[in-house]
Amino acid sequence: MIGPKMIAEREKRFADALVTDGLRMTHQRLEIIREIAGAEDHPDADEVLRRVRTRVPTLSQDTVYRALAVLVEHGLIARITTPRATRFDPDRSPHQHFICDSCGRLEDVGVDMVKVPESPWVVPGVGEVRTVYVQLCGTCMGCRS
Amino acid sequence: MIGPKMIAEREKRFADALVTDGLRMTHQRLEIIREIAGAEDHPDADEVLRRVRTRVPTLSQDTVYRALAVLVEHGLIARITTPRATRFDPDRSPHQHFICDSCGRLEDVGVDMVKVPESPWVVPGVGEVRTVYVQLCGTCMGCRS
DNA sequence: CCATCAGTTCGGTAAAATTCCTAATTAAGA
DNA sequence: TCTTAATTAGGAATTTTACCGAACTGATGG
Repeated sequence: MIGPKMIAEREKRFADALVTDGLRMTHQRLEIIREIAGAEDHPDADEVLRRVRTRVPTLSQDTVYRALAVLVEHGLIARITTPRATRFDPDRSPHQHFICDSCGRLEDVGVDMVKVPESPWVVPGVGEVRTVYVQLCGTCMGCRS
Repeated sequence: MIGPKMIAEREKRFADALVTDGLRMTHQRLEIIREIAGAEDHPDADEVLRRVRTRVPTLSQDTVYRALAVLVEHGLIARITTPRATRFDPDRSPHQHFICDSCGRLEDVGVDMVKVPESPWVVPGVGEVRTVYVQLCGTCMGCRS
């Protein structure tokens, strides 16, 4: 759960970061930012499109895909690639995801389960790790019964 | 690095598991199993198709997709969903993946980096975790220079 | 060893997800 | 306000993955 104050702060932070990097803040981008910044359910691109279209009916698919890609490239949101869909997460604080193999349900879990070292660090001979994505896969409560 | 003896053991184990579950061991499936069991580079479905077609020229896309799905469903290989592609890993022993954000390169790393508890375990109110996928994302040595 | 038949394959088609293209529009700086 | 480069809409193309019907085949029982 995240408060409206935090969401507003996020929106501003996302928009500021893009403008600082010389990108234009269009009406469409701002609305997409507002949608993804406040989303608690890790929507996919199509879901973002559907939601923002209620406010911006002419919004095109491509604009949503590009806006989300820009946000990901600037490290403002995370792209979560699951076997079912590619979803987006506005929360970049340390947490992990539980994914149900049978229904695709995705839920946040705390960092208590899997211990991840502080980023960034270097794996000798491989590269520099900036972000660690942990997916806990199994069966959710609903599908168990 | 994995020896030819281990690979042969894997092929047999994969084939036996499917036959035990009542599936038929066709020529096509066996060749796909042989290909993925010995793959050290986490190929995607299309790559598996291309490789097996050198031996089985009439092999269809669909057959490869179905065979890989069957192997995943039986827990014999892992489906790795990355931002660039869906890849497959015949190694189900505890290890993790480094993925380069800039070139897509995927490499195995040991379990030293991120500590994962023994599966399965239950996350209260969420579900039962069977498998943990850890992706270490950053920049590989090649892209750093 | 043969007949049977459910499971499997092929080839084509379809669906879904993502990207590309071009003309028209618009945000931002001068 | 004017200028211009970035951005958008809409359609079309591409890519990945799944579906379908007809033909085929591995395994089982006789």
